[in-house]
Amino acid sequence: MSKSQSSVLATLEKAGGFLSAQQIFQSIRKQGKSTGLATVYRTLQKAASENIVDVLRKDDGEALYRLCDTGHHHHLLCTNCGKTVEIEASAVEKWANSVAKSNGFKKVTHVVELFGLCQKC
Amino acid sequence: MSKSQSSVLATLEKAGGFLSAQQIFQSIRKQGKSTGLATVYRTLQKAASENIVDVLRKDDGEALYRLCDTGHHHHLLCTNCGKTVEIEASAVEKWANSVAKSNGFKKVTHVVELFGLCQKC
DNA sequence: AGTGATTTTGATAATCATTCTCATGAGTGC
DNA sequence: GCACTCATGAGAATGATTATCAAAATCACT
Repeated sequence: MSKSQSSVLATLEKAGGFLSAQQIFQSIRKQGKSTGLATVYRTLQKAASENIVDVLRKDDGEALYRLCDTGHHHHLLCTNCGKTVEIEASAVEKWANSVAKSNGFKKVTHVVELFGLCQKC
Repeated sequence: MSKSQSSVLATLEKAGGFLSAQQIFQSIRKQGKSTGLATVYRTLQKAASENIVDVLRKDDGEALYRLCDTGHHHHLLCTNCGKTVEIEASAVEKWANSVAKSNGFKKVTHVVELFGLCQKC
C-alpha cells in the first residue's frame, strides 16, 4: 500500500462516517500532502471492490464512501436524522443470486436499502 | 399536462419498468415526436416531487425512473439493453420488516433492485 | 379571430462528478 | 548506479444533469 493510498483510507478513518471523493481529495490537500483526484478515485474503487469501504449515493448521484470492515452488507437509514445501521443479509445475497440465475442474468449486482424512522425520530 | 409531458409518462407506462431519462428521450424521438432533454428532465423532476414516479440510482449514479402506482414489486434490470423482469419477493418483504422492527425503526420502506446482463447482452 | 400575457419548449452551453491518458517520478532489485 | 515496473497526478475527455434563453405554443379576454 503506497503512501497516497493510505492517506485516502486514513482520511476516511479519521472522519468515521461518509465522505465524498471530492471531500477526501480536498482534505488531503489541506494537510499539505500532494495527491490527485485520479488517485483518490482509484484507491476508492479498489477499496470498494475489496469490501474495505462502503459506497452509497446521495440523492444527487454523488457517491459517498465509508470504511467498513465487516464485509458486504446493506443499510437501514433513518430518513430524518441520517442515522445508519449496517445490516447482515446473507439471505438476501443468496436470494439475489438465485433470482438472477433463474432469469439467465450474468454479472449481477444488487441494491438493497431500507429507509424509515429510528426510535428517536 | 402538456403533450410533451404526457409523452414522457406514456413512455414510462408502456415500459412498465425503470428507464433512464436518456432512454426516455431517445424513445420519444424514435416515435418521431419532437422533444428535448431539458423537457424530459423537467417532467421527471416534477413527477418525482409529486410522487408520480419512483427514482433510484444505478451503481454508476445514473437515475432511473418508474411510474409508481403499480403494485409493489422489484425488478431485475439489464444494464445494457434495459430489459426488465419483475420479481416476486415476498421473502424480501418479510425480511425487511423484521430487520426494521428489531432495530426499532418505524414506517419502513425499502429499495431492492437487481442489475446485470441478460442472456442476449 | 385578435392580442397581449404567460407558460412551455428545446437547442445549446455550462456544471459537476467521475474516468481516461500519458508523461513523470518513486520505488525495487541487480 | 541502472534498468524496470508500477503508482502518481495534471489535465483532457466523458456523460448525466441543470441552466439559459429566445422562439413557439397556450391561455384569457375581447
